[in-house]
Amino acid sequence: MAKPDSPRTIQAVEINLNIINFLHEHERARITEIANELEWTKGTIHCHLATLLENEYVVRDGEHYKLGLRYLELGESVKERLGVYDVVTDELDDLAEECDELVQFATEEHGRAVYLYKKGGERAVQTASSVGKREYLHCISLGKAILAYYPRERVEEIIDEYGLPGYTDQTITNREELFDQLETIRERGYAFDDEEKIEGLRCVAAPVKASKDEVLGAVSISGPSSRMTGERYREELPDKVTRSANVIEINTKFS
Amino acid sequence: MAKPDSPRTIQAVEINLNIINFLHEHERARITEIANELEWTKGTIHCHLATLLENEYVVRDGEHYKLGLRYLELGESVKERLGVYDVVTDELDDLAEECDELVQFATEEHGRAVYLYKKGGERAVQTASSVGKREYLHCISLGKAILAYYPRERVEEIIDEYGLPGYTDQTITNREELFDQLETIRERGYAFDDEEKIEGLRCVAAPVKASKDEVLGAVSISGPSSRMTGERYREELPDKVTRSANVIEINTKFS
DNA sequence: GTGATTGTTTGGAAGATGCAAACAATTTTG
DNA sequence: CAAAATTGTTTGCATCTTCCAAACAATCAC
Repeated sequence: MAKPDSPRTIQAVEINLNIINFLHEHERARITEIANELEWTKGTIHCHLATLLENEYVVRDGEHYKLGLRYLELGESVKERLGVYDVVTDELDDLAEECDELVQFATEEHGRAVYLYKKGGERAVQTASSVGKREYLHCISLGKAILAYYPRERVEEIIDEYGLPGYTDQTITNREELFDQLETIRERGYAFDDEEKIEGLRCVAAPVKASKDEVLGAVSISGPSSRMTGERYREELPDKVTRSANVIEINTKFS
Repeated sequence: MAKPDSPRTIQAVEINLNIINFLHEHERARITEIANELEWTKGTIHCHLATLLENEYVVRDGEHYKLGLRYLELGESVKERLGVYDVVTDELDDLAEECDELVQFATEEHGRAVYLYKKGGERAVQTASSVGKREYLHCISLGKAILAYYPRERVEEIIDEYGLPGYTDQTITNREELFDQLETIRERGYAFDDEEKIEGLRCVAAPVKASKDEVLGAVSISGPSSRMTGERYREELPDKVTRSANVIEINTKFS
């Protein structure tokens, strides 16, 4: 009757992950608050939190619950596993100072870009994005720089999953147009974002590669369109961002 | 018949947390490996991993599974919630350079010390401890500095839970002796560790307080007993560590 | 090519889990 | 200050999950 839903998914775990996510978004929360929002009974949430407490994944603070330091530990573990984190932060700090614009590093996971680090120069634009923020790949320079080095089938898969939602009238919403541009990016070595996600914001990004066609992530520079013009936008910054990407590549190989 | 185990705990969630913990310890693992180690069937582990994948808490890498970047996001969230992280790292970097010894910051959670940051000077001792590492409170300077400002009942609770395990013949294993020393620490403002956890290692620690009797954590300096002697051990370093703790206190209040 | 691994998918039985309701303990309200 | 409305906690219970065992396809070992 119902579609044979394999892979089967476990309800109790999903409830629990939702609680974790709720605590992530709210910093601290009480039982009824969570129960109301997630639409499970108080008793249920109570048991779930008791389990998390027992295993020390969560902390009580009077009547409130908060995420525990174990997540700090797990985060650190993921950071180490990435193997590029320290190299990236060092290099991006330099790049940010040199350009005096917002510079960022992101990698792909589950078909979207995940920001890992950002650093703003003094007059840099402020964006909401920070560590862990997720974004579609097709509409940002970081994403296009990464996609350019993925096999076509993988890119198709990702488009099939998320589509090509438009944000401004510059966003690429056409499949073939995207593939054309990815080809150009691959030849040229870096990607532009000309107000494709946010009006008035231009970016350049270059991929960080582990080998001929394995991409670790990408570095980008973002700034207001008013400052991102002419030779600076078309040559100077692409050059800088590419060089930074290369520095990261090299330092990653030797560590 | 069985003891009325409330708070009731949810098995499916515990299995899941064990999987997460396994991936934390092993970086990457395949299904059967996890199933054998945790003693559940392949099918069960499969379903659990499918749920984690679906919710993007875990990543597939061919036949292997790894923790996802979401844990980086959660870790960052916990860091921000702490509110002292950046202040601590800045100050400890300075302190490490000034002393040329290992300096650390830890806080208490679930009755144990959790290390949040460490920085080694050039000739500093190398210890296994790093971010997220847990340690009993009674046998390290950081722990005693924290306990000294806890109400007696809370300290009793913690001892009841973990006991006072001995590591060297200097470890405090007697309840009253511990309370005596905590009193001294409270009067003096800092705590020593004279080879109480590790032979040949001496430490000094000072608490970082949020208010009169709320402790945020503690800062410590550790070094080989050969270098930690006389006036340096008894005055110079206690002075430095106390000053650093104060700097953190003040900077925390104004941010 | 055969045997032994994988990971995946089933059906089904047992038992865990989520609900509803009552609990005590606060807090809010009139 | 009492009444009313919250809170978190605990219980018994019905039912729906969940975990197991077994069979499956797909690799891998040799």
